[in-house]
Amino acid sequence: MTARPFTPALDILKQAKLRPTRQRLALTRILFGRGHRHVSAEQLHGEALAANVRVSLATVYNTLHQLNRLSLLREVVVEPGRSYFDTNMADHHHFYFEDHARLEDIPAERVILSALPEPPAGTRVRRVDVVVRVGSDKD
Amino acid sequence: MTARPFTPALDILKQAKLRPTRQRLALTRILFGRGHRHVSAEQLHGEALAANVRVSLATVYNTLHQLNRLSLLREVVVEPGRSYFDTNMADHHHFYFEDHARLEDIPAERVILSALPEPPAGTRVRRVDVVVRVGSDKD
DNA sequence: GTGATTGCAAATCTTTTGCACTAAA
DNA sequence: TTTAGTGCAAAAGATTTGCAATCAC
Repeated sequence: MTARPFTPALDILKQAKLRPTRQRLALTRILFGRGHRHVSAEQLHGEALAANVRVSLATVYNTLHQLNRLSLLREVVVEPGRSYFDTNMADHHHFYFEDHARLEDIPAERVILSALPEPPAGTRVRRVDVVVRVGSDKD
Repeated sequence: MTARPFTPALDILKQAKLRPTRQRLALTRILFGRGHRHVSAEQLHGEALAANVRVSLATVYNTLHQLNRLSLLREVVVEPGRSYFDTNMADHHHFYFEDHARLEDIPAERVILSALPEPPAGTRVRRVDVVVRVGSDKD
């Protein structure tokens, strides 16, 4: 039993055809090593440094954008001036805690969109984002 | 007939208890004078200057945030690094044209959310945003 | 008058870029 | 080797801030 629950970072990068450099390996491990995450670039950079991995912020951005482009990650925009990157690529939505600037997944099946408009002529739907913005009870 | 279709800027500001300064009057007129708008701060500033209204960008931001706080406006975040302000406060949603960085309203009745999760304990739902991201057909 | 509002310029914050250096294949 | 990847520091954008000057009441 006890099969390895996550794809090793090396395999992820190989499949993505990205060179498994020391930095990318470390970042990939942090991102995909332990369940799903919502991180900002700054956060990820901080975690890497905390784990004694020397990486520049520029490389963190490069890596995040590469993973995003390859659909291993998705960028979630809920706040002006800061992006979050979500490692959960399954169809799902988000709670956004405005008071704490924190995201939390809502499984796809808990949101039922029983009607959506046709996309305007010449366009197709790339994604439908549902963000449930929540805040403290008392105000 | 031909009743005035929009609330005059002066009345809007009075109701909001904001001093009707020259700048605020002009911005309010641009924002609410002719149907609903989706504008960035930079855009609004440009339109004001084009209309020969001397306003600083700082004042544009001040005013937008004041109107947002007073619920005369709502900030829509769909893209990292730029905010849009939507003068339509009716319940509705948005198309976002990724290729043109443009927003378009979707009337509330065209999106049916027939299931939504309970907000986590201690929180209440402030808003539910649905963004349908569309792009060109051909790619 | 006097307190709110404004403008300006500087500061801040996130993200991007240019380019010389380093490392994977 | 050869070319992708990295780090650094500078640049770019959007937004915010501090404070003296100005305006509405």
